[in-house]
Amino acid sequence: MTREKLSNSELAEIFQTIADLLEIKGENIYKILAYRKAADSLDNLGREAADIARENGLASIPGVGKAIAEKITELLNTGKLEFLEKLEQEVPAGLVGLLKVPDVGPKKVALFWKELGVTSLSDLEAAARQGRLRTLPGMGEKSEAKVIAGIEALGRRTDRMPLGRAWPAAQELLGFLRQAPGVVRADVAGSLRRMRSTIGDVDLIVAAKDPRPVMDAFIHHPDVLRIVSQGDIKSSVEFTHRLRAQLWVQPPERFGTALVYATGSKDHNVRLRELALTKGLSLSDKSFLNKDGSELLCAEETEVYDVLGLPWIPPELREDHGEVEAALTGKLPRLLERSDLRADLHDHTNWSDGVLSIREMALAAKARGFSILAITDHSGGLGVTGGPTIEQLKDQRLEIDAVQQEMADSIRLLQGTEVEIKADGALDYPDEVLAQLDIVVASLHVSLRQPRPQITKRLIDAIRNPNVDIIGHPTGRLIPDREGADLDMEAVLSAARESGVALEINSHPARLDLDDVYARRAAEMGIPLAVNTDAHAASDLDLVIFGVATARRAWVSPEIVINTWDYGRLRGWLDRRIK
DNA sequence: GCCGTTTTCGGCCCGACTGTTTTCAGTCG
Repeated sequence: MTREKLSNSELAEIFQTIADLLEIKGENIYKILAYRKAADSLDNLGREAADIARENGLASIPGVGKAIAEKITELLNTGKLEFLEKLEQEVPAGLVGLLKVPDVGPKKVALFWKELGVTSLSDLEAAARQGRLRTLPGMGEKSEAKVIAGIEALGRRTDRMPLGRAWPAAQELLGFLRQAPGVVRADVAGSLRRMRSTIGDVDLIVAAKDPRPVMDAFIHHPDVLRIVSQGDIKSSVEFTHRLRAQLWVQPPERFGTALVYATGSKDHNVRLRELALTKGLSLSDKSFLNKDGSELLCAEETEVYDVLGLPWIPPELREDHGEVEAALTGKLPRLLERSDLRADLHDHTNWSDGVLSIREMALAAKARGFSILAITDHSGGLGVTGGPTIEQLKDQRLEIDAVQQEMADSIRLLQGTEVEIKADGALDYPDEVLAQLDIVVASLHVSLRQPRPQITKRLIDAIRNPNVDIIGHPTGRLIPDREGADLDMEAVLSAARESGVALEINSHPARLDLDDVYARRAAEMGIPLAVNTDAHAASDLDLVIFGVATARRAWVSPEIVINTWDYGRLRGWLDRRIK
């Protein structure tokens, strides 16, 4: 029997569990951090660890040394890890779940376990409700109440919220805060500013001489459900609709260091502080501190990086995924920007499940600065969307021609399709029909749970079809509900490189597919990328900022994004196909 | 446990907030 090798995310999860267990056990914190760093590296590799292991390259993964490489090898070969099994005999695995309770960390978990025999969430809740926690050293009635509140919060807490929901909520809050007395400026920070696909808490930061009236306004916002913590310069609240937000306030002359600090990531900040130390400085959210105790204030982020001898690093890169090294050696990429995009190459109209006519879509795209628009309605076979039949494609072409004539040179329209890759691997229109279209996006929507070899072959067959230009939302993931298909991504990427087919970064915040990790890998391999909105309505075109953000997180430069090309170059690329 | 054009051993960031404490530990980011 052949066993499927563990995936990177499964390996990462195992190492996070090891770190959790070691933390409860009270191990050396740096050993724990080493396991977490290795887990993060695995999650952001873009290649299967199994493939790297075959090349004996595990130790080249950042944060993976001899000991962890051996553990990865053992896990890949046997599916088990003796080290973890021994650890679980010392520390009950159920304790890991307790760490999810807010305000409960490894020290308290160890305390509850050793003193009260608590090994599960229900044990903990029972002990708290029976008033047994308050008897423990360092615990009191308030701490006990906090544990109960934390368990309740866990029950109603959703997972991290999608970027597309956090972003508009944050914009509203910023507008609110800018009305508060004495606010000089207000910005988003944290994972939202880094544009991660999902957001935990919304982090906000304000510059104001006197923090008190701002904090006051924040915690008295009409939608605040409860105040999680409240201080002079930092407060945290839970809003209705399960949104949680955190606010920092610093005087304007310290805004630069504060914004860097609040933006993170934590790992990026650690790298910056290490760098500061080599220059005899200590970096905090307030300032740089010289050894003689004198302060160096930074009102702008650029000043912070300048002191460290670095160019300003875009927030999307601040994950400690090589950006500090790149900045040190002058190798930061020129990242894609919204203004680089001329084309949107994946759009729907009322010819399938979109709400606007071709003319209305063209006007909406033009109004947003696009000069090229591809009409790519679903192929007729994807039942629910009511796309055009082969016959109707001819009528659609006539309508596109008419709109093109009306709008003249202000926008170039392409007739395309989002052709369904059917469950059996065939495309939903015959090749001779596809060959007559200007552009072909091929996508998976059905039978996404096929076994890896089958669905991988299905996608690769589409990639190798000479009529296909772009693979739309390649994995089919939906945030937060659905994992992507179980694809052999290395094989998919290799096929795309061979065929010169572009892979999409779908901008819809429920997709962001390719994600930042695979988009980075694809870009490294020189595969063309397409940043598209997949718009079904005018306002969907505005979602392009999330696709651009994902590309930026993937270190993508404009040259490799086909949407940045002028019409002549794009047309030439599309015509490279044998028709 | 990882890592090294200052190191193969000895480092590995920093502070706010809370609650339980009379000076600090735990949690969080």
